[in-house]
Amino acid sequence: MARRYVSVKEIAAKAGVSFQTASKVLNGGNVRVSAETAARIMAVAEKLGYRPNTVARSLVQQSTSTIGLVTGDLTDGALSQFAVAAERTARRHEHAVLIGNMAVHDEDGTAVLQMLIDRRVDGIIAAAPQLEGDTAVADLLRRYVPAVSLHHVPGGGVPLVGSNHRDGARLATRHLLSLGHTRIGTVTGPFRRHVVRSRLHGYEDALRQAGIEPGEDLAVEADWTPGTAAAATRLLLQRDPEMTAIFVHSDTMAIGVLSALAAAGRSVPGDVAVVSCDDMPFAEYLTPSLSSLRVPFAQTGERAVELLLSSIGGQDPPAEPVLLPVELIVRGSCGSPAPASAARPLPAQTSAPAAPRTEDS
Amino acid sequence: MARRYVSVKEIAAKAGVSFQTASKVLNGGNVRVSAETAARIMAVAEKLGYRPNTVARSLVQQSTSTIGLVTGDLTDGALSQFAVAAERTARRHEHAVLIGNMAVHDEDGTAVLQMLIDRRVDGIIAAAPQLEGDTAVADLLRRYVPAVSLHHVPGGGVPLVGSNHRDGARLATRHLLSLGHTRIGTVTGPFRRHVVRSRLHGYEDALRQAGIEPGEDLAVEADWTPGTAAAATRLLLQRDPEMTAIFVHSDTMAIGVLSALAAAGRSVPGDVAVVSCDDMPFAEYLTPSLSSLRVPFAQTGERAVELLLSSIGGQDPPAEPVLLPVELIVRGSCGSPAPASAARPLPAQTSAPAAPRTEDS
DNA sequence: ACCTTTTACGCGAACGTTCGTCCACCCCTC
DNA sequence: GAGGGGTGGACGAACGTTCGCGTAAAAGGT
Repeated sequence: MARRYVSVKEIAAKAGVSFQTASKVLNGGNVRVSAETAARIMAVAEKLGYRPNTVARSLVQQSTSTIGLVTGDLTDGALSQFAVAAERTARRHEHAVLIGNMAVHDEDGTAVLQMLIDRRVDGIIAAAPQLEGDTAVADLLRRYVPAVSLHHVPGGGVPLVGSNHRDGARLATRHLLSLGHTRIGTVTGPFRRHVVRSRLHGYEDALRQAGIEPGEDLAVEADWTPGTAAAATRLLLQRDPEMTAIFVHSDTMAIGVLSALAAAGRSVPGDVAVVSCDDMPFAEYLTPSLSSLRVPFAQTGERAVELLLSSIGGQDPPAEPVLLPVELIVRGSCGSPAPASAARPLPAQTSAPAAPRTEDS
Repeated sequence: MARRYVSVKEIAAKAGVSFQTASKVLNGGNVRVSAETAARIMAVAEKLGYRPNTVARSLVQQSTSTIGLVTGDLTDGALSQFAVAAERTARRHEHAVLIGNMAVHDEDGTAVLQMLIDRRVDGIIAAAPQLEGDTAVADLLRRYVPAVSLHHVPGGGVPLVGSNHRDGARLATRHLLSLGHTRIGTVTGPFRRHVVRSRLHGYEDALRQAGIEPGEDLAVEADWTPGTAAAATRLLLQRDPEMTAIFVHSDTMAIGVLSALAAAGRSVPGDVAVVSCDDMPFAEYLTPSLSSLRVPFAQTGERAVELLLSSIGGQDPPAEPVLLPVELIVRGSCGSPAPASAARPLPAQTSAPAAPRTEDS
């Protein structure tokens, strides 16, 4: 191992030309060289296994062909789907991805971001919801290179990509209402998150449209883990023993919800119907199979990278957030009369007006 | 945005010194400068927000302080735990992580690896089990920079870090045997994977030690997804309706196993006991809560990076694979008489001799 | 007052590229 | 046989650093 890298100078020497000429031949630009010299250079390069040094290239071209990806906990299925798609898309466009993961909550967002900037990434994708309130991070995001964010950035100025969570929640809640439920609880993520508030609004929208005033005690906060979701469920059952449906904000939490319901002796969907969010791959195989809002994480990753790259290329990013539609996947857990895997796309024209931007992403 | 980066030359000019002097002051090396000039330079740098250009630095120092991480599908909870810990550890040691994810199976491993090498990473961590048979990848892994692998590398020469899966499987199977089960099926990952074969060997070890000849038809292959695991479970039930226990190779697959058992009207653990592998965070919250072998993914990531960094630093990597111990977490799904969360560490002295290296990792 | 040592910097070179300009030919052409 | 227009390739410069050595001026010694 540790064999020395071969530089263009070496191959130039062996081919008997100046290194600049070799460089021109090798990067395939418009060269003014005879076919034979070119062939000779190529042959030597081939034989020696020449690979251009991208760091030198980056230095002169003032571009690293690398994007930085700062994420929240990648252990989360949703974020990892996003990251995988983003990396894939970047690579398809000849860009590498430098990753900055913020696993723990007390980690310093600016430090992670600064590390990426110090490495002169061409652009940054922010996918760390925990940073959505951080103004120092927001400043960095605006200051150096083009950026795209998945979450709200205080002060704006950074293009957003996300899903229409308000519409999604409205859709899910409306589905439960259409099944005859009127006492619908919800187990949510942390209230301080935009996505959670968007979903709460959608949930309330649907209830009000059905003439039901949403009770504040029927929305209980959890922290995305099954454990807290189970606790939240117990609290809901205690507050309203007549509750017959739960809208939960993630499939992982739904595992906790199902577990708590089972422990309380409530059958699903017989006693309590459950609809969740995310539609992780395992949702279909839970017992009972879980109805869930499919959030297009992979598409979001793809779009985010494409947006970023075009922004790096000098194009103006969209001023409005790009919101991808979510889709309700109906399965066993909500006890729908149509228990088939009927996917119902969101109707384009919703009666409620489009929600303001800060509420949706 | 897109504010120009400030270089050391600019700050030198403003401070009235040569840029080399400024450089010496700023990188804190042993400088021979007066305290006042140093202070002046620092002040200017501070004011202008100077950040050294790491790509230029990399060029002269022949080191990027970056490691490459090539992974299999990061969407998998196990791999993402590993990756998160690896990135964290790398960052703690002032190294960035360039990621190459191989989401889809037909992706070209050498291309991903070559991309990292072209970017002159200082070392590479391979965590893509799907590449374990790829000799071209193995050659790349050996050739340029230090590497550490999670999976077996054909031809050797790359230090390995992993878990003792054979011991783990033996432990799990033995636990089921101790509960009185004699007809124990297993739902495995793809047979071609080393980890799967190691676990099969451990499973067979335990059965033979108990005087039971493992029946070939009681080991059914799946592909890590709940769907195929459910199918495998149905096949097991059909082959041996008297089967009373299942050892399944991942928690995600266990979801499918539980689902298939429920659909077949078998209660868990009443009719069929289930022990799984991985101990993902959700395992505890499945219904029933899942007994599982805890695999130390995070520790593995940490160790892998530490090993790689010391290897980059010039130290000889260990010739023998580093195998971390697994631990059986007993919960409800195996119907253990001690349903408490009693964790039983693997006894140090196993009657069977240490398994050969290629079987364990 | 001269030589030596120290202090405080400057300076050239190198890392491996890309890019634009410059120049030495060779082949025509009138 | 001098001017003209390609061809084919050399060459200098730049990107932003780090590193080692060179060297003025100031300080110290006899």
